[in-house]
Amino acid sequence: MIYMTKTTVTKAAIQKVSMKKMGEHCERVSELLKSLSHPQRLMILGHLTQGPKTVSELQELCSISQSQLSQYLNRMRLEKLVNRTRQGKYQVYSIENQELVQLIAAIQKIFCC
Amino acid sequence: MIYMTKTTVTKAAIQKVSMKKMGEHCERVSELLKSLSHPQRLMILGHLTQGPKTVSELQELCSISQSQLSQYLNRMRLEKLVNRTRQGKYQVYSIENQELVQLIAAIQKIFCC
DNA sequence: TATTAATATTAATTAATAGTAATATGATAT
DNA sequence: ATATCATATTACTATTAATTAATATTAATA
Repeated sequence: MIYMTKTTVTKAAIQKVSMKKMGEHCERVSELLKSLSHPQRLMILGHLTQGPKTVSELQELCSISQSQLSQYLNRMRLEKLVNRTRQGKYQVYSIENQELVQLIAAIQKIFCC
Repeated sequence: MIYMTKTTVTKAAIQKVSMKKMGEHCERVSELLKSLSHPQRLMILGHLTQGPKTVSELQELCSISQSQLSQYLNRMRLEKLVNRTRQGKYQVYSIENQELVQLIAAIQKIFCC
């Protein structure tokens, strides 16, 4: 803002530090957020924070078409948001990324109360 | 997952509740996240959490073209993420939405340490 | 080994977003 | 009243994302 008092100067100093870090990270973070910025992908990840799920379990939970689900999962796998292991004829997806788990927990806390 | 033990059954019950709420909100939340899923918009909002800013201040802080900045701000204003008040020849933008402030704080905490 | 269930891939269409440049508006100062 | 600064709007192009349908793959089973 335009008018600066002593307190805002102090605040500005604090802010500068945290926003510098923000600047460093916002490319990567915004990339990650892009994956969460879709209702069904957010839903998928939400369910995965509760534990590993097979594709067909997710399909039931999220009521989403097989093709789309597979495409979303593949996308998020390439982005390292989820990982996949085969278990017989099932593919089991889970969340590996701890930051992501924290983020989704924070989102639930803020928006789902 | 496929194999259910007593503990996972209990977990599933807990999870069902929070995921139900997630389901209710994920449309709205993902919509909001869409605005954050862009490096410069994230940056803009980050700066605005530190206090109100004029357009030209944001322009300096985010090194972004006037036109694009104005377009982003307008978009986020329509989405009620920021609000605008005129102060003489300046337009001052700020964050009204408390959820958004919390979310950005959480993001900083998780990703910018 | 042929069939089926589970999942992945491809292709094609449509919709949304990003980015840029040019022009317009609105307030202030001359 | 006009020139200038701050901001907004419009129009356009390029890029990316979402959606759907059809087909392919892989593992299990009859």
